[in-house]
Amino acid sequence: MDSTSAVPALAALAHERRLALFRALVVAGPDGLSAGAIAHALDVPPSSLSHHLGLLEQAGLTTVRRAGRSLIYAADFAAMRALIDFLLLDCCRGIEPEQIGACAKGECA
Amino acid sequence: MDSTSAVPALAALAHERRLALFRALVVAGPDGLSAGAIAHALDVPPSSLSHHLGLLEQAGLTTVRRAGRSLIYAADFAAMRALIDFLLLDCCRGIEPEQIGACAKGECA
DNA sequence: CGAATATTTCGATGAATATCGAAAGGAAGT
DNA sequence: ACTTCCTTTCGATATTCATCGAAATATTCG
Repeated sequence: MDSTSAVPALAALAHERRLALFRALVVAGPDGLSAGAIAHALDVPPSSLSHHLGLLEQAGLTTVRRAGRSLIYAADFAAMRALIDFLLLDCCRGIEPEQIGACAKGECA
Repeated sequence: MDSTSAVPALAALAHERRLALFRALVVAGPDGLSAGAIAHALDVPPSSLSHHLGLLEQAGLTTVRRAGRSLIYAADFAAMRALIDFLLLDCCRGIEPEQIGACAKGECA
């Protein structure tokens, strides 16, 4: 993952409602939840919810599949992991502050 | 960290310029960089830069200290780690998709 | 096909954010 | 005190985002 794809993903999560929404999908697991179930659980108007789900999907954090008349949204765990890895490796190097100082001086990888 | 503090932090990073800015601070390490140095390095107008630095600081991702007439900004590594931990523990549980499904069914912690 | 259900798209409005020049606020040096 | 330097705050504009009702689309069932 690079910053071009990390920025939309971060933006998608940088919203109270969407973060709650994504958490609900994580809790639901790979089976996911229908849009209606989410709307009911979080008490969000359908059109608003659709907007948020669209953003999450566009950010690559969720997948959608159709089941009958329902659309099932599920968290994309690999994508989430990739985002976290990006933050760890590209932003914080997965190391402690002291070591980062050393890296900045070219004393480590 | 809870969602109340995670959202502003995510929002602060969810911007191409600010992400680059934060990365520069990470590379610089605990010593940080002066606002002027950053403005020069990233070629951002002072007033714009100040705006972005303010957001990062308000999100708790950076610290500021004064050194002479310069203001030195530094990445707050503990805060960044807290954010990543929040994403891991509160969003993805630090586990794999299959296990998350089990958690959703109450079969794990 | 027609009715019912589930969700999205459209459209309009208000709020928040990004941008950056110009002016103002502090700190250091003379 | 005056000037210089560094940075922020102000102010104005343009863009993007959030919200949600109403209408449109897709699917199933009778």
